[in-house]
Parts: sequence; C-alpha cells; structure tokens
Amino acid sequence: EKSNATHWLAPGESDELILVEFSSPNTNKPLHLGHLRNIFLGYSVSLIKAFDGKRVVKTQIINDRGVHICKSMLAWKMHGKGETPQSSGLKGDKLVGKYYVLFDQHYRAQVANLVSKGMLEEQAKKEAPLQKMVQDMLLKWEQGDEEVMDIWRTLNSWVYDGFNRTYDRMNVTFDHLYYESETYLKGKDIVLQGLDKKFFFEKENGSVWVDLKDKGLDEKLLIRSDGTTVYMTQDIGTAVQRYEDYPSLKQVVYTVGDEQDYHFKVLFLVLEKLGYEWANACKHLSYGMVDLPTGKMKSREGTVVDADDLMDEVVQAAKTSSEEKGKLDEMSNDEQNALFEMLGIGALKFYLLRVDPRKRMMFDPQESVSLSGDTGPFVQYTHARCRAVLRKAGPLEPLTALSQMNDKERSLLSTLLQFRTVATSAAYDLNPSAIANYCIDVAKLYNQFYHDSPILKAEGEVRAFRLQLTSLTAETLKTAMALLGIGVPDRM
RNA sequence: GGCCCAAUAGCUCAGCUGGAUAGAGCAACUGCCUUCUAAGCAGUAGGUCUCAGGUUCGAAUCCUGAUUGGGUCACCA
Repeated sequence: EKSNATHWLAPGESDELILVEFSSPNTNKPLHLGHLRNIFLGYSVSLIKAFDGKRVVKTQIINDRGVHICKSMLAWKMHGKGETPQSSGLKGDKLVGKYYVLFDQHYRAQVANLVSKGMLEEQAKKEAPLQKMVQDMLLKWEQGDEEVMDIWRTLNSWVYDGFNRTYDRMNVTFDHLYYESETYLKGKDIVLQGLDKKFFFEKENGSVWVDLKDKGLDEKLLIRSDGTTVYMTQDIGTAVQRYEDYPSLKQVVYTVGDEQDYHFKVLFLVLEKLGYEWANACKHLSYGMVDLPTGKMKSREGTVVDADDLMDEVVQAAKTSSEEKGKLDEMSNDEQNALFEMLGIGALKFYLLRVDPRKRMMFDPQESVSLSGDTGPFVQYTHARCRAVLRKAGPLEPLTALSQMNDKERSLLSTLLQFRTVATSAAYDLNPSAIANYCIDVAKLYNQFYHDSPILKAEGEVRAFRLQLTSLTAETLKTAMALLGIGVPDRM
C-alpha cells in the first residue's frame, strides 16, 4: 500500500513569506569558524522552511561601514603601497584582514609607547595618533570625501569577491543583500517620530532613551547626545526597511549568537512599542557559540579558525581517505575532486549542524574531519550504498503484495514514514539538528537491514519490497541531507 | 551583584509536549569482507542523568533552591 507513497518527499505549498537573516559579516576581516555555524544554520533553516512550504527570502546585512573598516583602510593607505589581490595573490578578504591586523599592531605599539611615558592606558588609547586618524577618516567617510570613499569602495569590493568565493564553496546563496551603509540612518527618523509620540524620552544632554522597566528590563540608549545612532537604532531601521520591501512577511528569523539575546529582547519590545503589529513575528534564532578545545575563540589572540583553511582541511581529509579506500578508479579527476568537495564540506556542515543550535558546542578539529561514526560521510556512504544496489537491480518492479516484514524492515520503514513529521517540527523549531539526527537514524537502520537481509538475491515480492525500501531510503536521505545543504554521491 | 542559558558514560552529543531495563558516536578491547560498497555490521566494558527538596501512580524531562560553567548588563557593533 505504501509502494508509491513518496508524497512526503515533496515540498509543501503555502504562500507565507518568511525572511531569514544570517551570516552578516563585517567587511574588515575574513570569515571564520564562528561564522560557519551561523551560515550553515541560517541557510539550512531557510531550506527547511522552504520544504515546509514557505516562500523564503535569504538575507544578510553586510556591516560595511564604521571604525572597523576604516582601520583596514588607514593601514592599507599608509603601508599598502597600492597592494591589490592581484598583485599579492591574496584573496580579497584575506588582504583586507591583513591590514586590519597591521593597524592593530601599530596602534598597540603607540599606546604602549604613550603608557611608558607615564600616560594612563585609558587616555593613551584615545590619544594615540592612529586612533585620531581613524576618527578623522570615519568623519571624512560620513562627509563623502572623494579619496576616502574611493578607498572604501575598493577595499570592500575586494572583500566581497573573497566572501563570494567562500560562499560559493559552501554552496550558500542569498536573495537580498542589505548594506549597513545604505540603511544606518533610517532608524534615526523612526526613533525621533517615536519620541514625538512619547514612546521614548529625552535626557538633558539630548540623548534619546527607551524605558523598558515595566517589562523587567532597563533603560536603553537609542540616539547619542551628539545625534548619532547606535547599533539598536540601525536595527530598528533595517527591521522597518524589510517590512517595506516585503509587506507580506509572516516571520523574520534573525540568526544571531546568544551573546545578543538581550539586544534582541530589547529590539522586539521597542518595535512593539512603536506600534508595529509585525513585531511579534520577529524571532531571534539564538545559537550557542563554538568553543575550541584550546578555549574560546578570540580574534585578537589569533585563536580563530579561518573558514577557508578549515574547508581546505576537511576536503583534504576526504581526499586522503578516499584514495586509501581506492574505490574511485572509474572516475575522472574532475569527478573525484567534486566528490572530495562534497564529502569534505558535507562532513563539516553535518558536524556543525548535528548539535542543537541553541546549545554551545565544542569544535574538535580531529572529529570534524572524521568520516566514520555519526558523520555526514556516514550518511553519504549509506546513500551511495543504496544507489550501488539499485544500479545492479535494474528497473524497480511495482510492489503488488507483501505477506510479511522482518523486524529490521519494519523499523526502517516506520522511520522512513516519519520524515514529513520530523521536517515539519524542525521547521517549526528552526532546528536542523533534528534532521541531521534523523539522517543518522535512517542510515543506521538501513545498514542493519542491509547487513542481514539479502536484497538482490531475494526472490519475488521480498526482492521487490527490499528494492523499494532501498530506493525509498536513498530518496529520503537525499532529500533530508539537501535540507542541511549537503549533497549525497551515487558512489564513493 | 541583577538578569539569561547550560549541566546526561573518560570525551562529543541524542533523549519530542513526563511513561517500561537512560541511547549513539569517539577512545579501549573482541569478532565479521571467495556472496549486494567493511566510510559498514555485531559484541565487551563504561552512567546515583551535578546536588537537595517538591509535584505525580510514574521525573533525565515539570517546579523551587543550591553548586559549577558560560553569556550579558557601553553615548561598541
């Protein structure tokens, strides 16, 4: 009765529009491990929502302005001698990141120098010449100074080239990019209007605040006394901007680390206070930070793991391992390289998505490149195994009758039938780890079934059933892994 | 200090709105490739689910408190 029942492998239908924000990098340095959890998570949530039948807009806000990028710009201007990605052979984001580090080195040297002359550290940080030069550059940027804008556009374009190469390799795409430089002023108007309506209040020095004590929170600054905006103001602006761009949005998912829980709590309450009826449609998908065995990642201390380097490593591990197995003789070099990418990147994605996103997780470099056990390649292998059987079986015969099932067949089939339910609840919970763990379950059950039930050598209805079961397993694994943004090979 | 989050095997993690002997993987040890892909399968060993109370016929799961770890409380983003 279930022989053609693959309806749960087809996407649902609905016209609800959902926006998922993720990645949201700064343009002064390359992407690292911390971004990877964010990106894979946000992207997977988008895929799962789409599978659940929603229309999804994938976005990122690119933090392309501010002191951080001015630091890179200044260092490049002073020491770069016109260096470009072409001339240096460096990926654009790596090149700009190099100058950010360079700035920091010179800046700290200046501060140390001033401190050694008897200045207090706090004052030295403000008085260091480089600090003043950065402030000056930021001011010029805001005034639209030709030379500064030119450097800004040049460096950012390099960074975007670099990011795009990284995203390509991850197989991650976006539908709509928001640039902070284009939206950062919008929030100010909205806050000032809110001030007129007495939603907010003004202090004597002219700064604007929101009072959330009635909600158990505190007062929060919205506009500085000098009239400039803060992070919160900008987020108010972009939130409103997005609803202007997509008036029918049913939900907005902010994929942001749990260190910003308080920020989003405040943001959503402010939006509510401003009277936007969509405020309660905003969700903060708050994920835990990634820890390394050596402790917390800190960019200042150089303990971050670079995203590109990491991908190189996992792909290399997949290659080494595949060559040891030596099953790929029939494949061309291009096919093999594509397979190593699929396996390596798949292993990395699976490793990061397997854990409940809300929980902080430990990143073990050894484990992340491992291809056996509860891993992406284990699931990919099981799919390839199914395909190998199906290749040898010839065309599938329809299943007309089945008199009995063994225990392994029964639990496999019953788990396969749960796919739609699992996907639906993963979509509701914004939780790809449910899908990843489901893939492990299916793969494990199939391997057990495969181990003690002959398929090709079985006869009649039993053979037909086992082939159908194999086919269904392959399709389910392929669909489920696709929801994690991971491909599965036909052979490996 | 206020608020938020977490705590399950040596390590990394599952365990859905409470339900029967708490499950995987890694690491250790032992078996299984002349038969469909051994990146697999089977087995041994490893847990007082941090602690103390409470609710319930029944708690890893819910409530309270404690302990430990992390986060957060900027005219930074």
